Amino acid sequence: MVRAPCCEKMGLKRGPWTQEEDQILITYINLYGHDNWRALPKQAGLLRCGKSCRLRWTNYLRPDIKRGNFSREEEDTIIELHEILGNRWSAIAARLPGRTDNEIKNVWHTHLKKRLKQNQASATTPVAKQPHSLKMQINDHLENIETNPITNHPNPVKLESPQHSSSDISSVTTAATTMEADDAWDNYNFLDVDENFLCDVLTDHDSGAMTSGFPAADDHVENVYGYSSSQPDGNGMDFWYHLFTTAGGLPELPDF
DNA sequence: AATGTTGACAACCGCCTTGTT
DNA sequence: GAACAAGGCGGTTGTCAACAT
Repeated sequence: MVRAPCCEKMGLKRGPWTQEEDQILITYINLYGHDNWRALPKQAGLLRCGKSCRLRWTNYLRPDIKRGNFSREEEDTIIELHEILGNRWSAIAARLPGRTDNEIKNVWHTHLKKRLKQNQASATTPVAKQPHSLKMQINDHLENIETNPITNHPNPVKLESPQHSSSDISSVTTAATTMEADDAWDNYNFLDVDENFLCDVLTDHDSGAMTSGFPAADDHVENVYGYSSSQPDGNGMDFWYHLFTTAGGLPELPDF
């Protein structure tokens, strides 16, 4: 595959944006939207490449961006999510309304890494060890699956209703009562669910994708585990319901 | 006051993924 | 299925202001 150049550098401006350029971009997007970033600068009369316009808009000019310093709560959230998600800045940003991945990345490198080091040096209840740590909750959750013979069920939960909503899942607090082996799931090993995968699930859950069949996580299941999450009854919710119910319910999520 | 250093953050680069033809 | 275009993402760099010497 031949990569197209990121931008045609000849004659195009780089570096910091001027107020005038910002205004042109804002006005254009407000009028016509941004269906085609590559064509946008030409149509708007900007001497920038489409990529530069997109970044400027998404990282700075978007009306829903929250400017200003990060609150302590936001910083704590970033630290927790980083424990789980690693450098997946966009995934972290998805949980912080009004904050961009770029902004979070910068805050991480300039503030939070330093703060973590200080915490570790002082050895006083570092954030990673706080009781509400999501990572700890997930670990507890997985340990529970391994150690609890009641919830460590090799077979999926068979739900009484074929239709499950996101509220079904979020309201699960105990193991399902009815379990039934299903050939389609016989080889499924729940313990194979790794942390990253679970994080994907949680991310999807939080972003509302729960109700649309978890497309990204569905693919993950199919690729990694060889199962279509639509099995056995064609409803993608089953896999997730199974995931949560066999584990005894979702850990309580922190209030992001 | 001049110079050097550091921190913050905007912007860019290049790779990867996805959608289209 | 291959080729390509475009968007998304994470890593990195460039710039500038604040602070220290």
